[in-house]
Amino acid sequence: MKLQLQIKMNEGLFLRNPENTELGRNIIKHSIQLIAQYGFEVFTFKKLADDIGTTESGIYRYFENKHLLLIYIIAWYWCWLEYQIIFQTNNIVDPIVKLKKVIKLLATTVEDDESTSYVNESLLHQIIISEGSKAYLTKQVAEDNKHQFFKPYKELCAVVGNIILECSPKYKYPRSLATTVIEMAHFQNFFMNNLPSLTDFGNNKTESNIVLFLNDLVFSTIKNA
Amino acid sequence: MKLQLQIKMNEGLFLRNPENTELGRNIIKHSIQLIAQYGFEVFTFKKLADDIGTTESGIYRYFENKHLLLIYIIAWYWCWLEYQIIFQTNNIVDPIVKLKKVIKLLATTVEDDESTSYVNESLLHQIIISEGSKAYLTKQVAEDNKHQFFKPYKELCAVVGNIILECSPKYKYPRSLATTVIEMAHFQNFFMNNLPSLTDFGNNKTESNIVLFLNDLVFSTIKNA
DNA sequence: TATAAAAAGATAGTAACGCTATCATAAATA
DNA sequence: TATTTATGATAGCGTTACTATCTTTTTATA
Repeated sequence: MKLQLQIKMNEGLFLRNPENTELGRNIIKHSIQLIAQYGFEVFTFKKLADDIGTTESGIYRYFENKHLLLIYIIAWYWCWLEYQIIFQTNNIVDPIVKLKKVIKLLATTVEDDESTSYVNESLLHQIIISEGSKAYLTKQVAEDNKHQFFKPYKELCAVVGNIILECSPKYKYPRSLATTVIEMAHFQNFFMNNLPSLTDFGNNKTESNIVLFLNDLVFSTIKNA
Repeated sequence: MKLQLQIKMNEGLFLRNPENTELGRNIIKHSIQLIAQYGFEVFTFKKLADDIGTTESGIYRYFENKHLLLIYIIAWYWCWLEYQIIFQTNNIVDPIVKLKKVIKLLATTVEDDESTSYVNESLLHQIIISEGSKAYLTKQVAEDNKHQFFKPYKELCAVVGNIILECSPKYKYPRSLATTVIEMAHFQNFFMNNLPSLTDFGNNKTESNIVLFLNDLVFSTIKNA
């Protein structure tokens, strides 16, 4: 038996559900490859169409524009990651052990998940690091937020925030600390690999150092509450 | 007597120094206004030219493209902020008091500085919050870094990191903590105003709450070292 | 199996964007 | 006064971000 993981996405993100057709799944698969390769600014629907072997109009039948496509794949990742976190921390009683596990999941490169055939989670993780914040750092953030496009991200933050509260019920900033950990898990990774003097991991560029830094940050902070 | 603050910018950022001419200063002034108004993606050299009352070719004589213009104004801000920090923490002996002052400067909206006639620091601060990370979150980051375009940001981080070390010489991650504070000073502000459920400041949207959060974060962490 | 409905392919077109080039004119300087 | 230097004006070109239309193929269903 082989389980297929299905993630229910916000319908406002697409015109036609890409999960239901071969072309749709190709759009997701190839856009992840191309955005990881070129970066979001250089990525275009024309390039995507050529890469798939279809035409621009084919893409436009699924996604209104590349910004919504970016939000789609990023939202997908947050959903998938939340599921990973729930799954992998299930049955862990000690909230501190749980929180450590979460930090590790946030800050460590994922391998490709076999149960999602057309999504390469490893590439997606790279996209989250370099392009993740571009999903919301726009003037349309209020509009996009009304459509609930950021719900998966918010839910993930809520999950992390709640584990923080379990560890330290009196701590006053569980949500802000959650977003800090999530964002820094990615920013420190980007800095380490691209602007290493902004970090303390220049000599030994390993993700485990980021995990150590975040663990120290989080547990010092909540211990103090 | 009136002092004029002059900031020496990296010459690789421009083709012709915008500080030296009326048109150049107008480019800086109006680009700050337009980027703050439209957001960087929607901002174009055509709109900038129309706003100033010149032509596109006029702009291109100063800046190769809008990305370099963005890096220019952001780098300018980091230089200006570093100066503010050095100036305002001068003669403070206690490094803890110094660090608190720095956090406040990082997380608090600045008023327009009269000694820089064509730069509106308050608008620029808004741009840093929404567009700041777009300067380096690109595929050309290595190339741009070779040209030292991020030196002002790195220097600011170094200054903050050194004050952290003064407070706690044994703390292992002064640079990563510095970037965390700087980035979070802006991200928590963006979240508070646009996606408030990601923060703990939803009810009372004031910057002073962000300062409290960051103070707690930093001092808990370094106390623990 | 015939038939209509849905999806995909093919092609065209348009306004805006990103950028380069050229030539004329005005202002500053030698 | 001659000559750089900066600006203005206009044109042009390939690409991007779409929209529209029409045909062909695939799929569902009567």
